[in-house]
Amino acid sequence: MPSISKENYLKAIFIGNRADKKPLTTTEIASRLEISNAATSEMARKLADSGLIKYEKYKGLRLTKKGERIAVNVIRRHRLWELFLLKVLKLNWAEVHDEAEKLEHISSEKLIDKIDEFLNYPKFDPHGEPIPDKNGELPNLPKTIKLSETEIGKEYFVIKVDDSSNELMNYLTKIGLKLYEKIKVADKLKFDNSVIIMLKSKQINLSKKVAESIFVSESSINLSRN
Amino acid sequence: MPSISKENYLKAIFIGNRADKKPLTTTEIASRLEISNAATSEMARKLADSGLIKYEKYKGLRLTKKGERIAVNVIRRHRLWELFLLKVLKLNWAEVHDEAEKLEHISSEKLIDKIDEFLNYPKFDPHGEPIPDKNGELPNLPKTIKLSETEIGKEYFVIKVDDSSNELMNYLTKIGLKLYEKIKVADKLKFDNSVIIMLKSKQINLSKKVAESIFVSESSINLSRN
DNA sequence: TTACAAAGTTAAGCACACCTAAAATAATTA
DNA sequence: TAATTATTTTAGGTGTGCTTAACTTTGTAA
Ligand SMILES: [Mn+2]
Ligand SMILES: [Mn+2]
Ligand SMILES: [Mn+2]
Ligand SMILES: [Mn+2]
Repeated sequence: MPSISKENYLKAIFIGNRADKKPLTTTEIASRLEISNAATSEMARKLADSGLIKYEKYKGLRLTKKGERIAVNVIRRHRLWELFLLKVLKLNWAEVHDEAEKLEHISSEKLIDKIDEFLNYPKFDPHGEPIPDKNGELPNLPKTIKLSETEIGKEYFVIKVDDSSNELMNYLTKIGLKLYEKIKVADKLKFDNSVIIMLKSKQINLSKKVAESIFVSESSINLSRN
Repeated sequence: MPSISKENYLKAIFIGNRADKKPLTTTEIASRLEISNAATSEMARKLADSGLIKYEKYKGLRLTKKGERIAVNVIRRHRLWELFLLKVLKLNWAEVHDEAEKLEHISSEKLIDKIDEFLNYPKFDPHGEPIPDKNGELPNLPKTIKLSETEIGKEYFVIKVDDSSNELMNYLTKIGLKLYEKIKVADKLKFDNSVIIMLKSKQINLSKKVAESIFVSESSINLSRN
């Protein structure tokens, strides 16, 4: 069992994984974890020694199968906790991430499976991110586009939101925007690239930055595993 | 906020607190936490420096008001988690303690309050130990005696069990003995000091050691706060 | 009351995970 | 290609919490 710190590195590497499949740089990991480059280089060596990543000096790093299994498991624990905290214990949208960030490292497999069962094997976390199942399989991702790239006049379902800012989560909560809600794009302003949506007959103007953090789809999705 | 390690010391000091009110020795703490005497001496100095305990070399230590507040809070978190894991997530009697041992250190006040609310402000944990409320107040303890000290022929309610051994918890689960169950003392053998009880018309022989780990009362108790 | 044993503390050192500053390597620009 | 700049690694160091071994204090028994 890797330490809390090592689990965080593995998770960061998995999530930082790029579309182009190129290895990640130690610098990218360092900035994601908000620690020094030096610490990351050192840890890279250790993780490579224990076979959790492949790492060549100056050439970046990538997860091995073994490292990926652990990373995916940490992510499973994180996302299940997030959903559990929101749905069962009624913490709010902005609070669940930070709490899950700690819980993900200290929950036994058994406890996590119980939570999974309690929630009836959910496919997505409170931000719309996929939850790996017990075998590490991720559900199929719904095809989404950014709210900033939608067409005026059309209706969409909110499928995912960027979870990296508590402030954004609080704002979305305040205006009453939730996952799986239906919205209509009323207008888009060329002036500042903001998007005006209709949410339950309320009209809301969302800035470019906010609109780029909300992912929508024209069709709704199936939430539970078959 | 003290570190996980410091929280464990404070909790151990609180729980180890003796009836005679004499200060605890560093050796007692060390053995309870299964670490060396040396580590405990060193930590005693640090805890004293931050005003969490009073400590005089060679004279033992005791909690200050400030240290006690933290200790009681850790215990609150531990016991609420234990009950939550058992009642809501259906972990079993023998599993909850070890899991709570980790969760107690990383849960926010808010999360713990939500759990407290979810459980409807319970007074006792799954082993019959009192749960401190948000203000650190402990509920009144029911008066109990050891099962080994009961009278033959009388009926009792199981009020508390010693939670220090997973094996014992598993054994009690297997024979179907639960908290708040009514039992009748059928016989006590002088030969080995074992106690024979009737539990739901089943007759069970409990060794001296087991009988000394079970605490009973002649009257049942009120479980929820007022 | 002294000698010895037991209990408790200090000393020295280790693993972990981080830091800053210096050095090495790679990438870019002239 | 050489010089310059940017990226990445190594060197040296820190704080926490632990260890074993040596030493000090306290309690007990001769
Ligand atoms: Mn999250
Ligand atoms: Mn999430
Ligand atoms: Mn316990
Ligand atoms: Mn308990």
